[in-house]
Amino acid sequence: MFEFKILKKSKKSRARLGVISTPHGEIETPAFVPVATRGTIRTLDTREIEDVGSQLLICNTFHLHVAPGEKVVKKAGGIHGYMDWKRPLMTDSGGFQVYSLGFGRDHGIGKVLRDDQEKILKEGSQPNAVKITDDGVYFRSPIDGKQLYLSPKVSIGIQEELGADIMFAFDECPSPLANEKYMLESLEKTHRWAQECLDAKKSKKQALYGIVQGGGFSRLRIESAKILGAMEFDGYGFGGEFGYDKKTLKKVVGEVSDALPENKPRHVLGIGHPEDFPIIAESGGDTFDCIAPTHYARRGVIFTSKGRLDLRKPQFVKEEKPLDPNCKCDVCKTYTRSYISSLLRAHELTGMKLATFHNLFYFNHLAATMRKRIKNGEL
RNA sequence: GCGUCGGUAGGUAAGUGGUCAAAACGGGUGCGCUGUAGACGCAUUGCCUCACGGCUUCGUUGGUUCGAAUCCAACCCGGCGCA
Repeated sequence: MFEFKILKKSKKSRARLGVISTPHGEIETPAFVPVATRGTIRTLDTREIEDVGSQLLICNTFHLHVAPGEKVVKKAGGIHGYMDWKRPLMTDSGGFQVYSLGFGRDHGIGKVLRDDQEKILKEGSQPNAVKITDDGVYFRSPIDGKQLYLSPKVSIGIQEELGADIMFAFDECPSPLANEKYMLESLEKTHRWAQECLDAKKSKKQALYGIVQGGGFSRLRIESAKILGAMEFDGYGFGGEFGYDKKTLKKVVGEVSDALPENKPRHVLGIGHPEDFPIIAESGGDTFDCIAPTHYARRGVIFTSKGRLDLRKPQFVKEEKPLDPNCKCDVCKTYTRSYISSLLRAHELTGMKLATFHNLFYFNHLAATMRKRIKNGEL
């Protein structure tokens, strides 16, 4: 039902060309995974998500649980039926929301910090809006403030109703500000929860990935990878922060890859700006998701072969050329920078949609290019 | 023409004798964003100054008052009603 085949291993790096087989088809790796939190890529319909070349999407257990609820989704035939998506799907476990709605919100930060910041978060501290216990996590609904609870067992139960091809273990995504002692305690919990997820899993059609944590503490990362690598997971996610520069990202993903079983697919969670693609592939990542293309598109930023462009800037209203002259997407074939920039400046939804379409096409195309480079022995 | 309501920043608009000139929204500009709390957040937005600070301004012109965006008069402009 679930299988990972390595077609070629690079002689130059840890990069590998592979195919993941799932009940909903195959994924050629390395692959970029667009983020469809609530069962949609914002502004695109399902056909358009296919048209930009997406092989696999990642949806979110926490957010789908909040609305419309897993019962509704299950009744529609799982997320596949719910959104009429025929290709493979992943569901994130809700572990990231432990951070993003907790310490991330308290400190007004994301999981990537620019500078090497002081580790101010001490063992035993709790975020304001989220309560982390030994057994699970209490959240407040972003909609009505109602109390919600996720644990390894609850998350797996929901994920089985959502029916994605690949599930993730419920973990605690630690803050990049966590000190070593906090990280140790957090890891102990994440590892225990990993086994509970395996024990709770009933579905035979769905694969389950464990999530390696450890933040910027190299030793802890490697240890986490070894502990989880010894468990019966179908693949592995790399979670949390990966340091504050690209060199550290490369080092961390590389050493975690080395510590994991070679024949299992590896998913780098939430990393994937264009410049990260080769870094992830070279250090052994097979799939990776990132909100950047969709998130930035709605703010008017597009990614091109010449770098990022902020289309809200007045200068682009005058430019009659495509977003990226080297891009083969329908948006670049049809519309000008001037048009899309004007729409974005007027807050027209179509502007956000066209930018989203292009960005995703660009990201998927970039991943395809990387596969070609591995095939040709260039990466 | 008569009546009536109004005119405050590039827009909408709060302020109705001193504590006041500009709240709020929207717009502009700049910056940020990596398992989506996010079509979002932060800064800035009369003029001069790197800054400290200084200067100007409530349709116009007068008047009342110790003091006027605020009260009065005339005029200009606009909405509405009636002819």
